[in-house]
Amino acid sequence: MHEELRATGTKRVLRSFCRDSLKRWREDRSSPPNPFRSLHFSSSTSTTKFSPVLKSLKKKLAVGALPAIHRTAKAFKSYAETCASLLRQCADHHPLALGPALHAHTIKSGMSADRSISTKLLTMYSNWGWLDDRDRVFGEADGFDLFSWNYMIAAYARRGDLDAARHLFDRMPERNVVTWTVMVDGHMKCGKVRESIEYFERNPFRTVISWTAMMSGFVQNGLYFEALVIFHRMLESGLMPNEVTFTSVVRSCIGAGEFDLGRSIVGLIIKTNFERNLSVCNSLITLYLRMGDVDLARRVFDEMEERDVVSWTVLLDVYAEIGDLVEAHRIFDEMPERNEVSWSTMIARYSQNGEALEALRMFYHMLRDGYRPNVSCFSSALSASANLENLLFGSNVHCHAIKIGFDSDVYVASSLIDMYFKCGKLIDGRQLFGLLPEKNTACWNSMIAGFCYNGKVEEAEELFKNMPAKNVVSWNAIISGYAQNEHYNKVLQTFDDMLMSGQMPSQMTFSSVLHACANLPSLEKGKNLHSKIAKLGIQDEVFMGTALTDMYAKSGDIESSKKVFCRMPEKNEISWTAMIQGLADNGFAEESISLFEEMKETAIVPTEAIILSILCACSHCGLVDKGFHYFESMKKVYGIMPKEKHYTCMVDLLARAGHLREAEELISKMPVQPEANSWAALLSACSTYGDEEIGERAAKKLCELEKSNSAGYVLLANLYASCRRWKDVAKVRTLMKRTGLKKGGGCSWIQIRDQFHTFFSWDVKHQKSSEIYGVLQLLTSEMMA
DNA sequence: GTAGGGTTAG
Repeated sequence: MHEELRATGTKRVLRSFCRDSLKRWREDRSSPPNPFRSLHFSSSTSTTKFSPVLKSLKKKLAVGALPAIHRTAKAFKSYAETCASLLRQCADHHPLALGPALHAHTIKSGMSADRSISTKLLTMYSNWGWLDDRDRVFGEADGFDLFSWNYMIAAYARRGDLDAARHLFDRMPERNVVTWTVMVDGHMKCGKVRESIEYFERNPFRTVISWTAMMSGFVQNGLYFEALVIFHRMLESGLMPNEVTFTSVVRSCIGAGEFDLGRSIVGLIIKTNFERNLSVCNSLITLYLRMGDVDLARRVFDEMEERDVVSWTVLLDVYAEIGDLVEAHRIFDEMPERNEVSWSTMIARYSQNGEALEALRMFYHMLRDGYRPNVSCFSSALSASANLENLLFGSNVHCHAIKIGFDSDVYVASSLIDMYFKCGKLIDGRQLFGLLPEKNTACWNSMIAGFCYNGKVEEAEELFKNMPAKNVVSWNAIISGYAQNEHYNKVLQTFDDMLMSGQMPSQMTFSSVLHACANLPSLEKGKNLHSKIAKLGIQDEVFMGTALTDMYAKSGDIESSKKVFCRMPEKNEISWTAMIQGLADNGFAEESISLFEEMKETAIVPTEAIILSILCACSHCGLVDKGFHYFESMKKVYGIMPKEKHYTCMVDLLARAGHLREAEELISKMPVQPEANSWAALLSACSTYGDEEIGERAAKKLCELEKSNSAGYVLLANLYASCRRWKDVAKVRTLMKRTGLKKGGGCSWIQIRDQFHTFFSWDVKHQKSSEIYGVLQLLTSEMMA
């Protein structure tokens, strides 16, 4: 029959049509329908490209052509068989007028109840996404076979309509292993793990596929150990794993962090001769990538007999993971075929590694090449725009998200909120949040973080109180928000609330709380946290070790700081910055400089922040030549352009050493806008050295730059005082009073239990003030005696 | 000659 069909024009047209477009249709079917597609990719869209073919087909296959087909078909042995075969052809391709015409024809000729016809109609409408028609066919015909029942259940389960699937499951006359497996898989994909386990245990027939479905279901729900238990039970039941089982179990080992078990699985894979299988090799490359073994990953890739887009994508990620984006990009350029995951990997990795512009460039290249960005691409591109604080890029990406219909996706939405807040567009962010049809915790978290970022702590607090469900990220958002906005007491208070609520803190939480401790006179709290972190066994992790180093250094306990720093088995540039800066701030400038020299021996490249610390250290020690040496090497050796802060440090260095004229010259010559602090440093040194002329000029500049800051007036008054020009001192003081400026008083404090007691000079506000002064008097008189 | 399980990013 197929030979004869091939002779007809119908088949020939269908085939030529199919050859060019089948690949594209398949790609289209795998992604959700996109009403804006033709608008968006007008140059490369399949609809436009193939529309002439489609038109000619429509002409040939229109309802009017039916009598011709009728005549051809009549020649065949079974008329119904021919119709079924034609319907199957239609099912494999894009919606054609022929399909519904044939459907109508089978109804008229009473063939629609024929099982082979109704089954084909079912698959055809289902493939086309004409779900109402499919359901009508299923509802109207009876006597469907087990295949069709399973087909329908799978279709409902795939769409997440578990009620409909369960309804059919309960009604169907018989079930087989496929029926049960569909139910297991469907429930797992919707996160209904408990129900899924029930179906699995009730299933009287189990094959490798049922076990594998169960395993991958657990994996999809992050239950890696449960997946491994299933694998164990399967081996015990005497069944042999196949290549799909192996990819799933390797994934479970990665998720559970069971790399030793992973190695044994590799042994089993080799014994059962699956080591040449494409997907198995792909998952092995991932295993070695997560184990950090680049060489082994590369070897598996090199020895593969065939490679697909997944193999190449994993390989490029092997290099991206270790930060070698140049090699990753080289592989990306070299790979024979790319898909949206390959693009999304590159975009995400560029964005994560701080190369925001490159991430956005890739995003636009992806669009240019006609690929359809997925949710992950949008998140990364938006996060890149947010990091650049570039509203133009951000809103452009937003437009693309709207065109594709992703703007209401909760993940894209939370990235959008984040982007608008980072660009300072609070109203847009809030409006976007308000209009979301559904919000998840991530969206709420983005709002909280956004308000904190813009210093609107009260708004963030309000949202945090009212959100329907909190996770560890929500707690971290509000806690780090308080820390960023210097509400350090609130940090400690909220951290206690978090523990009380039963929420387990993460490294991020500890980092914020340690930061608060570093800025509060509360070494006790910090030590307390240190012991908590040690108990959790995470004290030597880079992130924690760095936060602890910083906390101890800022609290003045430089010995503990050094101890933590030296213990860390792995240090990154931030760890080194914390220690170098800690030493410099605590007056150990020489030690700070020698640690910097030590760091240069490692693979760590000096950053802006580290060099700033070193310049400060030099300035505090009066090491003018050394300071200039480092300042010069910034540009020449490390290719870093000095920023305002570096220049201020250099001004301070010169001024403190008494080179006031050179310092003033440096300010006037710097290629960046000098900060107020540069003038303040100069003015301060002028009062030390009693240089009225330069001092007055500096004071004028300082007051111009910072009208509402009293520092300029105070420093000028100090300068006049050092020159005994008391009249001028009084003049400045009066001027300050007239402009309403007040000098912030210096204060000291002590902590008794959980309370801080703050004292200003001649302070009588403390409730036990009279007792305190009494004791003070007693002590002084005793000392005098 | 049709239905069920998988690998890559975040």
